[in-house]
Amino acid sequence: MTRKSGDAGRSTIRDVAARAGVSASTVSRVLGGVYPVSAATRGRVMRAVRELDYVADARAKAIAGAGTPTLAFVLEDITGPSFAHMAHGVEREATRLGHLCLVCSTEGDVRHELEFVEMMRAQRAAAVILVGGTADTPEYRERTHRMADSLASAGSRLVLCGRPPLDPGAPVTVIEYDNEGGAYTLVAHVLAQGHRRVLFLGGRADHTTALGRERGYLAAHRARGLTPDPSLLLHGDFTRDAGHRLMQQALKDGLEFTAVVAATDMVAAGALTALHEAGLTVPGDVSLAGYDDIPFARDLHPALTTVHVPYEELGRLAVRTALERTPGAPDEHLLLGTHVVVRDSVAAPSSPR
Amino acid sequence: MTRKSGDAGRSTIRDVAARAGVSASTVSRVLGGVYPVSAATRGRVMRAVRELDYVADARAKAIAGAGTPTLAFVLEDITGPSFAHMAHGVEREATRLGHLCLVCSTEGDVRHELEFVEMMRAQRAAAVILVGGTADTPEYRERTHRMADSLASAGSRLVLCGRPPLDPGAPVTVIEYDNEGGAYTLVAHVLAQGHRRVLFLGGRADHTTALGRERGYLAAHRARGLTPDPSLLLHGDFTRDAGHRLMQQALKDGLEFTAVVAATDMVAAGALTALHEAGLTVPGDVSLAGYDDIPFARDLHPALTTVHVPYEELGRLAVRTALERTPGAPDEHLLLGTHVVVRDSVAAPSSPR
DNA sequence: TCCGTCGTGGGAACCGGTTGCTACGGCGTT
DNA sequence: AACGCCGTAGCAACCGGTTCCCACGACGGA
Repeated sequence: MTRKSGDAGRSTIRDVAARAGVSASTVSRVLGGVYPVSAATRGRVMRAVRELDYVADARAKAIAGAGTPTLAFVLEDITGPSFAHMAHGVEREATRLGHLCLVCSTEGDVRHELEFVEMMRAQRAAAVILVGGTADTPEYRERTHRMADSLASAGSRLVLCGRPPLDPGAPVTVIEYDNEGGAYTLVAHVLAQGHRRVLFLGGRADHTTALGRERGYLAAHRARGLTPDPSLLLHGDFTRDAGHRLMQQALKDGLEFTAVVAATDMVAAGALTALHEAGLTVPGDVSLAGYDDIPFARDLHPALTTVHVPYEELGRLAVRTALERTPGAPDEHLLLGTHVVVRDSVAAPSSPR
Repeated sequence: MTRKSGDAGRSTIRDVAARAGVSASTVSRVLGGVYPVSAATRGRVMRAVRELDYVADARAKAIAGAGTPTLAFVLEDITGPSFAHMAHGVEREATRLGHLCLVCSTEGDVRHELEFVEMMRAQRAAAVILVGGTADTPEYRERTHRMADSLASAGSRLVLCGRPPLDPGAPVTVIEYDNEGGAYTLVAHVLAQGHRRVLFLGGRADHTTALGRERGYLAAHRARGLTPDPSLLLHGDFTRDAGHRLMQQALKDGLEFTAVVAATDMVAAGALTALHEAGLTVPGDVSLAGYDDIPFARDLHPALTTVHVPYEELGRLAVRTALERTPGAPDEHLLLGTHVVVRDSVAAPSSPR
């Protein structure tokens, strides 16, 4: 309980050994746990450890064999609520499994992503989890396949979380959630209310998450024998500002619609504000739906009808499947389901605008 | 560009050396950069590196001298928007300075906090950043002081970010933002509108962040010669659910008030919904204000008047001051300012309820 | 009493790098 | 032609641990 002071710099195992009058190996064994050491020796060693406030260097441990394994988490921006929830799931599960958790933000830059993966390989991370959609180009597949091989040959593992799968053969674990299915059900719900002109506030045109949701939007229309007006598909990014701006623009352009489906709750939030600013009521004048079911969705006014995505579960699953995987096992590809949660922002259209 | 395959396991520097027909030291020098090596040798080594897809083990590097420094970030829950923004700032600045960034969630458990700090000491992290308020007990100061000493003697540094400072003498860097001042200004603004019974939806009773804001609330009243009704001070935690529950309870209990100040935007969001559910309009029937200025505050309806806290800046500053600190320098204690951002949720009281 | 065994602790090699010191070969100079 | 210097590469020690293998002392059984 007494606070020791004046230990100049970190002390090594040999310092402890010297102070306890034993050899370094003995200290290692006392600290290691299972090797038989007499009570007297153990006592002396423990006292020296306490007096020196000694902690074994984790890096040295790691190099010599038994080290704290790490695991890395690469995402675009921890600030997005859905990313944050995934990160939370990852972190919880990782520490539960005794892993440390490195986090890297790419800020959407592919070069950063590459750099980070290389770093993680150097760190001998047990797994690298890449999070969030991207543009699904051949270049992406090639590059990511290389990462996967590179990581695999180093005994690590690449996990794609909410990101498009690679060509078969790549040593990757893929965990996706059903963007298309969720959007399909959501839009079907909106159409079932009688809406026929549904504005879609999407993400960047090549972004797989956005694309998946857009496909669901389209499919739901087709299932009803409807062909949506292409001019009702707008593209921005996944921020609330984008939603706000897009909505303002749509209103200014005099687009006709009775409902709005946003690719993201964040986008929906911005759109909602723009709607309010224009003096429109929701769902009286126009219905609105989001996607993600972030906690805030309930507190928008009206409470937002949206699609629930089990983000935290997703994160947990990502680390679990990656870490508990037996080396020879076939590559896994999980697809998590979503469900729409109906709240107050979608209603039958009143009168066409 | 060709993808090599079948490298069984990670390769060592000696493997590379063997393949290039040189010694390990030469490989190290080629990779290290500055030591003079002939072009021919360098070429052979680089080719071997490429063929083996070799990356030096960062842990071994670290132990031998030049390693990638890490920095740790300990918070309660990455899911909270303000935490997430701090985390973002920390991460950005850390990678800008060439550091890796470990993140640990304590889930509010002090034992976890201690464990994590110990781990970080083992990792020889360059700095450990503790984020977010806690109960400011003597036990807290004692415990944290010990951490600080422990870290300092290991050449690392403890940073307290939005957390109460320690007794002078503890080797700590403290970065706070002005909870009391912000709340003071905010509540003064509310009072200036004519409100006299202002409900305060606070955090846990001993939580320093909550307490600071509560002090500001109180001080603003005193400055006007008012003494607030103690029954108007409610306590929960910083979640939207707490805000929702507290507000419902207050309404059910028939508490009289014309304005509500929430300790957090999240809490305000929950409270707003409860208000709406009770058929009350904001700010017509009751005014509402929050704290934090999370992006969503703008999209509540009405847009939330709140206090802006430069969270990201806070995170960046934390790592910068910790990392760029010269060892002998005096301990720093920064206090960042806040400012209230006036939106639509606060107005003059119409009629007393 | 002698010997085998068990319980304990130490020595040294090793993990995968870095780096100080040294050795060697080729070149220019006197 | 011999000397010396410089550029380059290798050896070996070291970073801070772990762990294999062996030695030593005490104890118990024959």
